[in-house]
Amino acid sequence: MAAKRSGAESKGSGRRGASPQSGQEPRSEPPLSLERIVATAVELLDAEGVDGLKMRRLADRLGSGAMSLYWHVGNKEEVFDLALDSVLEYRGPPEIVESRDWRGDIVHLLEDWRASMLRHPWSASLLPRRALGPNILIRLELLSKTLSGAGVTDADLNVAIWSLWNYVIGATITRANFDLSDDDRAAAQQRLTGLSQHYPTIERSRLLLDNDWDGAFRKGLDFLLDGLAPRQ
Amino acid sequence: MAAKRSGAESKGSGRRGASPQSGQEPRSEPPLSLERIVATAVELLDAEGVDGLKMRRLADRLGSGAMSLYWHVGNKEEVFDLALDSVLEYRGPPEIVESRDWRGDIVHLLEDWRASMLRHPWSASLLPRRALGPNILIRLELLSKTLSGAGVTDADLNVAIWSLWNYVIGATITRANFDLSDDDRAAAQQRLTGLSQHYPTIERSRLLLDNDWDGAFRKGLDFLLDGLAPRQ
DNA sequence: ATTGAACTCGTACGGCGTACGATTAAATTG
DNA sequence: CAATTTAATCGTACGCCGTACGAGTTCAAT
Repeated sequence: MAAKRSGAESKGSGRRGASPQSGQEPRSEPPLSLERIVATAVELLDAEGVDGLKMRRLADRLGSGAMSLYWHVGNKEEVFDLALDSVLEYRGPPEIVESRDWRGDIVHLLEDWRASMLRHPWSASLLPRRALGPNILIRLELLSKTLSGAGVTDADLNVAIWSLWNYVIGATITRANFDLSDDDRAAAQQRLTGLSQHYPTIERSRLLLDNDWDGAFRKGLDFLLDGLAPRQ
Repeated sequence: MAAKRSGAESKGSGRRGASPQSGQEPRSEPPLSLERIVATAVELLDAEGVDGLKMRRLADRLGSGAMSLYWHVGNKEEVFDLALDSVLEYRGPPEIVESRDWRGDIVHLLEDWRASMLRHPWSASLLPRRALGPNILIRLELLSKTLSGAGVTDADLNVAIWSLWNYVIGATITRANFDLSDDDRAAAQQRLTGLSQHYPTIERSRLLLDNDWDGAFRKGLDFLLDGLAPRQ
């Protein structure tokens, strides 16, 4: 029964490297490892999108056979889970000082979260349908604590967190996908203009042409925070 | 629509049993049509989820061969587009009266939108990555007009619309996916409780156990609307 | 009776995830 | 040292998938 190595990662198992002497190997790829697989999967996802991640292609990039991956990984879904989690890792602020400016802290946390996902546009769509990994839980915990410390009552806390979650997820998924299809944007606007008598208001406000995603995210977030914790 | 024509010459060797619909055949499927294909695709999606929609299975349900679908439809993606659009159709309020209560109107519009998508849990995830169809544009136009009439300035209009869009999309995608995996929820909570020293705040607020999705949606929406158009 | 457009569908192809077992390299044991 | 056990790799094969291709069928208009 080959017990596949699971989650626990042991560092420092560094045998194997002791044989570069045998010069016949034209190319000695480093050995397969979970870390290498996940890192390469992220690269491949970044380059080719969700549909571009195939086990064979991943193996190609790793210089291995396709089936070798299954020693380290249960199945393809697990590759997605691991890649997603690795991308959401939070390198928090180096100094955890008690900030006076809780709003600024929250805005920073959420903008960083969004930026992390936009750096890997496949990640946002994946996040809501997979179980919550540790890295995203860390972010939620920090968010929770900050809100709580800012005076949001326990009764409102969950609503506040989910509202911010919804906002960030919705904004990032939308942005990531619109980003990928500029032509579609243009086509949609074309269609819209042609039918301006049907949609006069959104045509007037040029809703689909507004390119200031970052600014809109920030402004909308400010509105939401105003509602969640009005400054008295 | 799409006229597909490929040169078909008759060679004339007509043998192949089982042809006529004359009396003896009990099966009398109605002929294929776009509407029937789309309606059946929605049924299949509702029953089996996004991954359950296969061209062969769809054809089975329609009592046709798989390739027959391609006369009416360009490819599988188009089936998704059509199914999505059909599900988002807006049966607006029968009377378009000028309501005094613009907030109530907006809440109703958004709750109806969310409900429509939750009735077909595959739809929310699909919406952001496909081009905007007419039905969703109608909803956006109505939303736009109502907000504008409520006093939201043109400068804030796009931000307001996208904020509400983000909120609804994020909330519905999250709800739809969490809904599908109750076991995962329990498992996540289990894991969370086990690690409560790492996530004390979200553990205390029982974030993942809060089941009042509808209430949370409504409350968060109220907060957001408070921020967007504060009642003075 | 003939035609041609509208429609249906059987077959085939390449690509996918992955089960299975053979194979090899490394570590451990005697 | 040899023998054996374990960790890791990978070739082959299977069953599905979307769909290209082109032949077959129906039917209204001639």
